[in-house]
Amino acid sequence: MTLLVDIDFSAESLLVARQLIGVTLLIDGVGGRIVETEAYDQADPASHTYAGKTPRNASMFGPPAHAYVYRSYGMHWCMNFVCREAGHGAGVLIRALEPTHGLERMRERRGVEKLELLCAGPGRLAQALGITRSLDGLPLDAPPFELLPGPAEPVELLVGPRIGITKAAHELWRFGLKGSKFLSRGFN
DNA sequence: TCGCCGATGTTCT
DNA sequence: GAACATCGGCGAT
Repeated sequence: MTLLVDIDFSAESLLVARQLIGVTLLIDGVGGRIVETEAYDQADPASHTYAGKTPRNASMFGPPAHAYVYRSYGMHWCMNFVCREAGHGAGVLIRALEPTHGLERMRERRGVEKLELLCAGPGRLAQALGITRSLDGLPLDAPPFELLPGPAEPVELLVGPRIGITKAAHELWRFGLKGSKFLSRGFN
């Protein structure tokens, strides 16, 4: 059992996105503390699931606490954690984390030395952790995944509009860890 | 430091 | 044929 986090993934994505900040995500022992997330839901025009189930987004309509991995702009991978009950098409995009485990492995994969650039952005994070379509649909409570709880005391959150979308661009569904140097971009 | 732009493949109209 | 939940390099400030 590697899902050691007290998070109810059957809750709505907005709630899960907030609770994931501060949680440690490892894949084959490589990763770090999640510092930035975004929430998506089927009722949300910016979501891949807005128009219904397709082969690409099928895992978003599957059971919660599973991974949804898709190709972005033809050359990057991005990962979501599926939320709510099966069939709801909701999830949380993992946008950035603070590297803590397997730093040299991440540097090899990224071809970058600077710690602040290893996992700052969904595409970079996926490259650093070796995330590809092979993880799409896999459960988060079994290897290669490992989720470890963050600090006991609540963390201070930043809130802002999601990045890189054109629809529902005003919704404040992006969350970050206040004071982190590892965000993909600043909050205003 | 900021902003523009091309790369590149899948999905959907 | 267009859009796209991105990134890195380039040139201008």
